[in-house]
Amino acid sequence: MHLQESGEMYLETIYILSQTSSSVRSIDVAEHMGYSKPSVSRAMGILKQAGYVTADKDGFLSLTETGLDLARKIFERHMVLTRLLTSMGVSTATAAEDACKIEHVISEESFEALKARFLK
Amino acid sequence: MHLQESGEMYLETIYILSQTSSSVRSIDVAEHMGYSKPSVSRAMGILKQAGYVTADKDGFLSLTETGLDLARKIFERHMVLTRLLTSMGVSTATAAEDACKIEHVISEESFEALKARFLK
DNA sequence: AAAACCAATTAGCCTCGGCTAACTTCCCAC
DNA sequence: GTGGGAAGTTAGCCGAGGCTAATTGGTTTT
Repeated sequence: MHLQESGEMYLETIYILSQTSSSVRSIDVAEHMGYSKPSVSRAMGILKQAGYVTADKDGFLSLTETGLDLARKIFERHMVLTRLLTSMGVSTATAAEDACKIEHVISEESFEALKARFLK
Repeated sequence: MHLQESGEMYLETIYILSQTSSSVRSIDVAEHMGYSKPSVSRAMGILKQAGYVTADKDGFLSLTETGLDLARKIFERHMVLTRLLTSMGVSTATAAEDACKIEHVISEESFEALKARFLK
């Protein structure tokens, strides 16, 4: 099953939140992304069914193996693209915004080429 | 009125087709993009109403001043991004594909920074 | 003139991914 | 044990942007 851009954003958000917090709930994801609770609830349902996320009885979210792989991949793209753009003089805010869009649409091949070129 | 990614693609397609053909109809756009006639018909309606496109009595499409400006802007991004990626070793097909996605989401600021850095 | 064809449009369906309203749980405080 | 708040879910709306089927309208062909 292939994940849409929105699904990738949810995984990335869970990953980021889990870096600084021991437990991540749907509500934390909603607040971080600025989305409503039902939007996150439905998205989590889809991600669980697709095998990217699990939730324990208290609603604490975890990424599965594949979910974590994907989240890390997207997050790495985010960091690399942001650094690449800021290193070229783009403002921090714009670089982060653009990285967030590009990270979901760029191919593996192009990303690796950019990364190799700029960040050795 | 702000245009979505899909609207930008339609304008770019009309622009590209008009470079090699004296007249561009909806059906030409549909064939070039691989979309159905009704999809293009509706999109043209939106673009006309938004003031980006006009059609004469025979259905031949033209870009307005603002439509042309936007189409040229997107097309330039397409070319620059494609060249940038291919110059880094990315295959032609992948470079074109990725350029086509990135061209719609990248900010002016980031694009100009990339362009200045790579293509002097 | 009738038939065939082609371009365009209309009507209406579908998915994605937001939203609000309203309900359920559960837990905690009084 | 009753009231209130917090989290999650259910139901259903909406816009964007694809689609097919069917209609219209103008040409062209026979």
